[in-house]
Amino acid sequence: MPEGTPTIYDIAREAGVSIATVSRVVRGEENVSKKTREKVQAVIQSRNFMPSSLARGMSSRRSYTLGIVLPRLTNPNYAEIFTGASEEARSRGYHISMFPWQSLIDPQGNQALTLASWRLDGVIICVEYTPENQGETLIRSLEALRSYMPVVLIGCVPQCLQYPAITYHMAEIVRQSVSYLTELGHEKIALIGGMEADQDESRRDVGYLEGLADHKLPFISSYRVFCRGTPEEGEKALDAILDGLMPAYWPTAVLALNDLVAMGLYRSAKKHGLSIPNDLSIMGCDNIVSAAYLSPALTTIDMCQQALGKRAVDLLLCGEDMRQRAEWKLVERESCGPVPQRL
Amino acid sequence: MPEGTPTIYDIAREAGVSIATVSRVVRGEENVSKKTREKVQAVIQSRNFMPSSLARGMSSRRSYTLGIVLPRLTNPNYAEIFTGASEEARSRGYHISMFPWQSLIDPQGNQALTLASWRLDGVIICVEYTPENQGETLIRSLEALRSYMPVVLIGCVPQCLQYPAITYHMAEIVRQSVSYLTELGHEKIALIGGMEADQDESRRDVGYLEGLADHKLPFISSYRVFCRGTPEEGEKALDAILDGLMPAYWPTAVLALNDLVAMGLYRSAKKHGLSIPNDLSIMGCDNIVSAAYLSPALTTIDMCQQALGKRAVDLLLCGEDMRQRAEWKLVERESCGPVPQRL
DNA sequence: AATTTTGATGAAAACGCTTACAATACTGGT
DNA sequence: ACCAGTATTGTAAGCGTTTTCATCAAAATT
Repeated sequence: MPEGTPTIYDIAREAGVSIATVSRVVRGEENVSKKTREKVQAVIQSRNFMPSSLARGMSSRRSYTLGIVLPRLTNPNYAEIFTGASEEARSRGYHISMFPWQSLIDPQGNQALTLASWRLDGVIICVEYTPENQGETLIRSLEALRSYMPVVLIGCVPQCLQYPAITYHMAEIVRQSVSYLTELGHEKIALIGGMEADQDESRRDVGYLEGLADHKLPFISSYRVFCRGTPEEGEKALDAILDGLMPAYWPTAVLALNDLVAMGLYRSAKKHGLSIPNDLSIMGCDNIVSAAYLSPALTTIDMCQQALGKRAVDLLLCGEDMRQRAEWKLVERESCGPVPQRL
Repeated sequence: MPEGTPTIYDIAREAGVSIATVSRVVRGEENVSKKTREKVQAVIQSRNFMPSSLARGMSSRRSYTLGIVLPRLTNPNYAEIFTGASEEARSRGYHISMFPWQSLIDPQGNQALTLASWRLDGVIICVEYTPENQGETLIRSLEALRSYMPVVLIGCVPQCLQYPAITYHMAEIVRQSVSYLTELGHEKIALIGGMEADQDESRRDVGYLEGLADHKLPFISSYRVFCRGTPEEGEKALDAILDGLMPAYWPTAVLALNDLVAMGLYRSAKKHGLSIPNDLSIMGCDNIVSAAYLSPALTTIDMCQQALGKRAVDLLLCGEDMRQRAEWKLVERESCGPVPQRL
């Protein structure tokens, strides 16, 4: 079927001009006479001609296309980043296309630079540390990729890499979250964190410890656990904390890795007969759409993902080698309340 | 920066062979002596050589890349489709990349076939009818696109187009949903539907009417409304129904367009003092991850989106011109219950 | 009217691969 | 040692654009 695709030659012949002229018309160059332009445009319309980006990219070495790679789409908040990036790109005349994580690193842990082969004008990579993709492989892939196109990183940026990036200041976020909870009277605060790179500022556990210290609260190791960012894992994680402790020692507030995990916590809490926020306060992170519709509505950190996507495109296109911080704000809803008065 | 990107010539020179040989090694052809192969591979490794997909695509007219275009990513269920498609593609040696809806139709309603310019090996298009993209423009875009690459449609397929497709049998789904609710004793069932193409089988309202008829229930026009697929719109839609009717005439069950809308219904119900499912039963559609974590957990239709994504790739690659039906199943949770006994 | 300037067009060489097809280097059988 | 047959390698012609440079006609200047 893709046989009849017309080329610039077909158009040129049919319009009785040279291919150079067709090329000029297609790219909207000025120096073509009105008459010729109209003639050519007519033929283009009638043949539904669409110049090949491949050929264009080859000869001009620009594709006006960016790439974005996201770890998983099962977390709706990556979708937000994509949406933001996509809008910004479009408004600047660029096209953006999303590549799965495997185009960077395949499931066997090899670098699989499908991405590099496309010779894009740049790529945004949203890095999430998981046990599988830490360290070596990731770093090698990124370095190799970078020799092919400009790269902007979002999220957790490995210490040793000096890339333009927009980073999450997770330590600070968690620290302030702890503050927020202590103001509500909580002293037994648990943290369900993730794997968070080697960079202090992107580590929740670092901020957690700081937060506790700020308020002279002891660090209780069974209050800090790590898990993956899914509801199931969240549920298990809280189960583990609660089942391992006498009720008297149960935390009164939990900081979750993200909203998905928070949803899992809701279920675990229910199972253990805890009402939110009366017996247990829960705080999420990301502010995904559903967060507002849980009951009780989830108090969480809005990570402004759309804005983040936009800024990433911006950074990529301006070409400066900067590291910026992502914005965020706490959104208070109903899942955090005053510490329960146990009698 | 993207200056130093090595070409096949660089590799050839450095390895002391011809470019044809390098090409053979890169593509893993058999007929290269072991010695040569190793020599070339070493150079490829050391230079981090990644052949240009552009050049490759041009000369071979295959890219081993598929496209997928989804209307919006704000509905997590599209993410599921992508995930499924992505996995299936990979297992068949293809790469898949996602394009935003604007690469098909731009916001001004013009066809913007960025997609066509990439000369992909095929593309999956997930069609959602909205007031903006109905009819003409969409159809013209699809037709034009199809002359460039094979197309498989998912979702609501315009009547007049004979494309290979996997369609939702919405009419049947809604009809059976009505049955399910009548078995619980409901007689006042509302439908919050969407814009659903011109095809009977993809129209919820058609199935709704059939369902009512099956059970000899009257059609009450204020019970049927249309809305867009967001929580906000859902909330408004139910508000409108409830506010427009005396409580005695309020529906006892509502069928929602999708789970996002259902979440909006929860909020509206709460606002009107209705408890779910005691006063009002709610049924969603899609079975997004969050659905299971609402309280009460949402009874919904699992649209098996991952499987759908896989099947779409399958259909695209097998090249047959078939129309299939998407699978689905009702998942019972807590949001639907027996009809309230009003005294 | 002759000359210069300007504007519109065309010819041809890249761009980095694949892929016939041709050429060469081996192999084993005599 | 010779030849056919086979395995390996190289040559060169595309693929569909952009872009530089040259050409040519028309308009502007003298």
